[in-house]
Formats: sequence, C-alpha cells, structure tokens
Amino acid sequence: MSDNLASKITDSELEVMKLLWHASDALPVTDIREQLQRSKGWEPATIKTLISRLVSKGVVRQEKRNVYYYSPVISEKEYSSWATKDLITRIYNGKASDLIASLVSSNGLSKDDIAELREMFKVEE
Amino acid sequence: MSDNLASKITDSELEVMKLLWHASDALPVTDIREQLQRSKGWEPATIKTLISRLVSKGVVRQEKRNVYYYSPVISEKEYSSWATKDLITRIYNGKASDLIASLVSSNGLSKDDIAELREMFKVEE
DNA sequence: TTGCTTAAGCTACAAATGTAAACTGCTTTT
DNA sequence: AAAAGCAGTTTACATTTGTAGCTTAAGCAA
Repeated sequence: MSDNLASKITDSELEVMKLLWHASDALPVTDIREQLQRSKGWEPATIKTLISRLVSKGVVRQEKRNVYYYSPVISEKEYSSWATKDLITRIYNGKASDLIASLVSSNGLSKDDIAELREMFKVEE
Repeated sequence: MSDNLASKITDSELEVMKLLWHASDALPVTDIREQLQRSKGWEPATIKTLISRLVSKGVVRQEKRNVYYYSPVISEKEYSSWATKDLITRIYNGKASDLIASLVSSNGLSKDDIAELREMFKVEE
C-alpha cells in the first residue's frame, strides 16, 4: 500500500472503510447508506460523496452489477499497520519501542494488555 | 490535555512543536524561523502563520520580552501519548494490545525494538 | 404505464490546512 | 536622522475535508 493511498483516507471516509472491511462481500450503496445513516446520521448524499472519493483515491473498488457494488482494495490490517508505522515515523522518530514505552508510561496499557505483552515478548528457551 | 487541543495540531504545525519541544527554553521567532527555513524550506511568513495558529489553539504560549518568546504549553510526551491513544481508539477499537500485535505481525519491530521490549516486559522475580 | 424511489454523477459551500504576501511599527545599522 | 530589516498582524488563495443538494436516468411499485 503506497503512502499516497492510505494517507489520504480521512476520518469520515474511514467510517465507510470500516463498514466495507467488516462486510463479508461487496456492498451496494443501499446497504452502506442504511448503516451509516443510522450510526452516523449522515445524509445519503454525504455517503455517496465519501464513497466516490474513496473510489477516486483507489482504496475502494466498484463492480458493476445491476447497480455498483463496492469493496475495499486495501485490507483493514494493511491500513492499520500503515497508520501505525506512520505514527511512529511522525512522532516517535521511527522507533517503535518508543511508542510502546510511551504507552507504558502513560498508563495506556491495561493489566490484560501487559499480560499479553509479557507473553508475547517472553524469551523462549 | 483535552481532545480539542491536541487533535488540532496539524502536520505542519507539528514541525514547529517539535522544534519548541527540543529547545531547552522559550524561543524568539528568529530562532524558529532560522531552523525551519533550513530544514523545511518554508518562507518566514509561513512560519509566522503556523506559530500564530498554535498560539490561537492554546498549545503554544508567548511571553513578551523585547520580542515574543514562544514555548510549548503541552509537552511532547503528553502529545505523543495522546496521539497514540487516539490511534488506538480510532483504528484498534480501543485495544492497545491490538496495536502491538499489529506491529509484530507486520514486521514493524526491529531486532533492537524487540530486544528492548523483552527487557521492558521481562517478568521480574 | 405512470409515478416514486433512489443510484450515479455533478455542483456547492464553509471550515481547516498549507503556504505565503502586504502592511505597520520597532530596532538596529550606517 | 534616514534607511534597512524584521516581528507582529492582517489578508490571501488554493486544496482538502465535512457535509449536502440538484439532476438525470433507471428500476420497482401501484
């Protein structure tokens, strides 16, 4: 996923992406509209604009059937790991461990998180 | 640090913040200008605009001496931990360990990072 | 078949952002 | 003192983002 694709997903657009990511298959506008209208209170026109922009940006693909069906071009995992690396580059001078240190020192980790991490980084012998 | 302060620091503004964070004391525009002109190639006017916006946003304070001296109101640590939590909220459904798992599975961690993390999460006995 | 609904595409419009010039009044230099 | 330089302030202007309306054409309901 190149920088100039993912970096351009805005907050509102991300809501659409989340919907598409969680769908098991491509969705027609109707379905997208229905859900976002409920969860976000957006007008149909707004939702259509967001979808169009995502298509222009190349992160959503449309297939013509009776009506267009939309599906994500990049996966949620790709996007989130990109966003994480981007954060690390921008504010942790590229050091992932600094991010984690920050989480630790700002109490950003729950007891469960810490337990998981101990497990994750346990030295195997 | 309330959401509506930090969330409003834009990319360009962040460059100014970094400079202020790394300075040991408040800086006059001259110093800020000098460094950002070199490192970013920005015109003096641009730099002045960014500083003003940061002051309006309440994240930079100005003290009147001969000339104004500028210093950060929020610390780099506060900002970065806020930004990290924000990322976790927005794309990891609030689960910090998911972020770290994503880093692990996308090879976002260097050997050094991993070594540090092992140390960090070592079970003390 | 005649509307009603609504997808698609185009247009709109304010706020935020990136980038910078113009003006105004000190301060410093010649 | 006159000129030069620059801080501080105001204004500018294009692009991006959030949010949404209008128009046209097609599918579906009555």
